[in-house]
Amino acid sequence: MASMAKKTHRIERRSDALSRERIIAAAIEILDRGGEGALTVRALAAHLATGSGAIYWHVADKNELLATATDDIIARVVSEVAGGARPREAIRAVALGVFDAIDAHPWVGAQLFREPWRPATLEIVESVGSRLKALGVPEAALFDSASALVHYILGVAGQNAANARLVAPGTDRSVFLAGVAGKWAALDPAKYPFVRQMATQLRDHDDRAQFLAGVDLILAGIATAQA
Amino acid sequence: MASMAKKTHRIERRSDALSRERIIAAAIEILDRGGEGALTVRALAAHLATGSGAIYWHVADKNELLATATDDIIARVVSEVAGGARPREAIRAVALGVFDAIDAHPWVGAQLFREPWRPATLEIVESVGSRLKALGVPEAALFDSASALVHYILGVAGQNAANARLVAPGTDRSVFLAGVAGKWAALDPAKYPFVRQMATQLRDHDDRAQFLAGVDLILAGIATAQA
DNA sequence: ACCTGAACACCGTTCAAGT
DNA sequence: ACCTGAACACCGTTCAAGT
Repeated sequence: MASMAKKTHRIERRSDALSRERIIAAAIEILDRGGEGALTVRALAAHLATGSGAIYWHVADKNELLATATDDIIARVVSEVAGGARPREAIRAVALGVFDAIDAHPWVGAQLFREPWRPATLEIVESVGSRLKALGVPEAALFDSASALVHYILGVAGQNAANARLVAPGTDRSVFLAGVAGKWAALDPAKYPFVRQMATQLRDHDDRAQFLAGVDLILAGIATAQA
Repeated sequence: MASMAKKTHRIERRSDALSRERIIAAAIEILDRGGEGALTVRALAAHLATGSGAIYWHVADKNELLATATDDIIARVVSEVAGGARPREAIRAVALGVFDAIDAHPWVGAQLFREPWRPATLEIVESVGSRLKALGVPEAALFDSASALVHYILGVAGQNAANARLVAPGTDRSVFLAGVAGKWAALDPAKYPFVRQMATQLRDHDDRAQFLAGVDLILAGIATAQA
């Protein structure tokens, strides 16, 4: 290359130069450490040792930042599900993957409800839907079946995200659930007999196992429509 | 009354005096008209012809305002379900009631994920759970069954709430869904074959009927666990 | 091309001062 | 007891000015 003669070293970027990727990685770090409220453009700029305006050279706005960060995390989850897995197991794996991702990155839970044409949503719908098809769900029932399963997964994700917002970042889910159980147990038995009755189970239950039980319940319902 | 003698008219409050109830009613009006973004303390104060500080005399903060407004709307929905209805029909009626409430007040959808000890959540869990019990779901399966059903209902509510945020307030859901269908149809067939295939159905489908189909699917799954 | 950081137009909330 | 509205401590975003 002719230009090499001019100077011995290439005009290289600072190794810590800003980039879309670095900004998103930093955003994820801040979100994981401090929760949704901790991600401000100023905090992000400080973390990257730059001015707040610099962020806007690489990403359109804060919304895009959150959406892209979510896409990154969900893409990782979905791609990690073994391609060779049997359809039913693959669906369970995707569902659990999303569940665990929200446990690790609670702020993702709220983001999953944003624009349904973004990769995060598409990946989940595609991976669940294609497996339902492989499972032999008839064409006519596919859309409703996939919709039910995905909305259930999103519902749990949203609830866990919201719950995480109510405690200090990093707090175990079971601590929060025990607190809710206490409040449920103290309710008026005349007004909320069922909720009160569930309080004990809420305290002791494994909510991850319960989540999977819900997936199985919906899969069972889908199967009855086939028979 | 002795004090009546002092003055002919009682020292009565201005008929438009502030009250918790009036503030919440005004908040609901603003939220319905302009969406979540329109509710600011300043806008609320202006609407009530008062200072912003006056709001804080009656409610603790904006969060309480949104939570109470949500409780009001959900309580209305649940109480409107006929007490004499057969359990299965009652569950469907509650689910549809929540669905329609979010259609009328999209901002409610996001609020349903907040504190699970608030009336809004309790009313839904209680009304669904007690009906599942009446339906003969065994004790051991009750908690998982109610959890699955409620999380599905909340998932759809959250999605519809988020969708509504993406269009001008008052826009019909079908207009938005047609837009999503267009974006889904344009996806890479190699990457998203299933989603693409669903695009046509997304454009033409009745999402309210689909929501109910999901409820039925889960009820069918719950029934299989009983047999 | 990329970065800086002051400035702008907002927020929710507080609180001294009024009635 | 209830209300006022300026003030405070924040936001996200823009943009002239720098390199």
